[in-house]
Amino acid sequence: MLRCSLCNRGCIGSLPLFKELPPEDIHDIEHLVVHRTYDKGDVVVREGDELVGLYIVEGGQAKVFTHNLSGSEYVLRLLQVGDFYGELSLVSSMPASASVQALTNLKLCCISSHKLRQYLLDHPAAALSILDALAARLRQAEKLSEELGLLDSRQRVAALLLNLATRQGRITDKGIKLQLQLNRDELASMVGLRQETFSRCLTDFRRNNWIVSEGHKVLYILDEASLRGLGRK
Amino acid sequence: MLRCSLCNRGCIGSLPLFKELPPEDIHDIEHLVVHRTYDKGDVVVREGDELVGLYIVEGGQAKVFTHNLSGSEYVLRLLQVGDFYGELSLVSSMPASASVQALTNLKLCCISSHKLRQYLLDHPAAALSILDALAARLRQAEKLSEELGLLDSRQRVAALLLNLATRQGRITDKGIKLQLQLNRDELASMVGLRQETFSRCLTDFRRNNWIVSEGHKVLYILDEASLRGLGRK
DNA sequence: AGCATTTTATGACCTATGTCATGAAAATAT
DNA sequence: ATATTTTCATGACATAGGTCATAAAATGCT
Repeated sequence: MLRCSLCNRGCIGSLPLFKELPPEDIHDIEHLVVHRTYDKGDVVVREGDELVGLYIVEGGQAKVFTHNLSGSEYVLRLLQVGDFYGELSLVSSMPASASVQALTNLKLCCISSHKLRQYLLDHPAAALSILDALAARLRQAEKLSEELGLLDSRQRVAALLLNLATRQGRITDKGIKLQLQLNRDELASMVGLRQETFSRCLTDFRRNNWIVSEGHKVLYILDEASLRGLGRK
Repeated sequence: MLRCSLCNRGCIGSLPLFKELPPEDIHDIEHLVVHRTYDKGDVVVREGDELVGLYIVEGGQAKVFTHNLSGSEYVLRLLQVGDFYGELSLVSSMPASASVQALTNLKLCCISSHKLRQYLLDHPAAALSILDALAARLRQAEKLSEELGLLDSRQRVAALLLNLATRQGRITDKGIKLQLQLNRDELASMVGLRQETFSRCLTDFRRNNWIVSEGHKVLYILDEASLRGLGRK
């Protein structure tokens, strides 16, 4: 966990959260942030910690998760470049409701709630950017609840794969390539299923030639349309 | 659906969303809003409609819901005094992802996205208020997904009752009184269950003397601790 | 008040998904 | 490369919750 030595300029401007801002605003905010790097596996935030600011991912991936009472892990979401985590309730700081762990080497940029609050008061356009990003996340969270309430296991697995595909899929000649950073257990927890059920769904998709695996961590989507079709019947 | 004739001043200042604002800001925003009243059952927003602004509840209750493919209703959330809908329209006008229907006589205050956006640029403190409110909703939405993923039916029903209790319960000598505005089907959909399962859970709670019903629409929570305890084992 | 309609409760049954156990495959360490 | 560990897949089985049918209770209407 070090001060970021690489990033002495320009990184903030590349984040979706701030990319609409005029250059002078970006310059201002760069003075407020602290850059940190983490190694794969490092715990960034532990559930219950007092959260003092906002973390924005500049590079790498992380998972946000909690533990249920019987100890098993529940992955709430993945953080990728441009995603953020932390205390947006700029009013009172609250204990973190989930932990964050680096899935790869990770570069974060951190802003204390206090400084961010002041900054947003002075730069209303930035506040609107964040508002937009929050609204988008909210919609996504509500969509997930809807899915968990309405869809069966195959539909949920399909929805998750498609979601991962849009967020991190790379189009190759073999199909849409997903480089998975989570194991089956963690992926299953994201859609409220058990590893075994998740695994059976993947097997089913494989038999249909909708997907194909390459080892445990790489998966190609061959037939996006069929996966998408599952959600609609 | 009429212009609000009652409300010629002061209503905005009473909304949580704006209550932190200095009086002159409140005065400014009151010029931007249009007040509307609806009767019980009126549809305020239909899924797919172009959303043109933000709706804030000044009085009454409404439900936000979608339909799944087999036509059954899924209630995403309840709107009560101070709650709002349409935050996504702040970005760009988008088709509504859910419908909104009045559960009681309803009073809304509506602000067009365009005007609100301009207003927020001029009044950054208001933008921060909205940011806080959105952050709170996001936490709630994530908590719901977690619950749907981890809890069994009794735990989910208990969680829903407790949630309703904090939002709209009135403490009486008989217990915490819940005046339900939704039927079992709609309540069940909120936690991803079927009416029958929901009903069986209530029966179970009744047998344990944790709750008691008075007709279909009134319910008293007698033993909050036991309901709360369900979620933790 | 009385009748019709809607909502809720409950039994019987069924199925999807969870649970447990095990072997195979892949990943990781030596 | 080989050994060790972890992850994944799959069968057998159990069960929570869904489905369907029906009756009772509330609610609403005239």
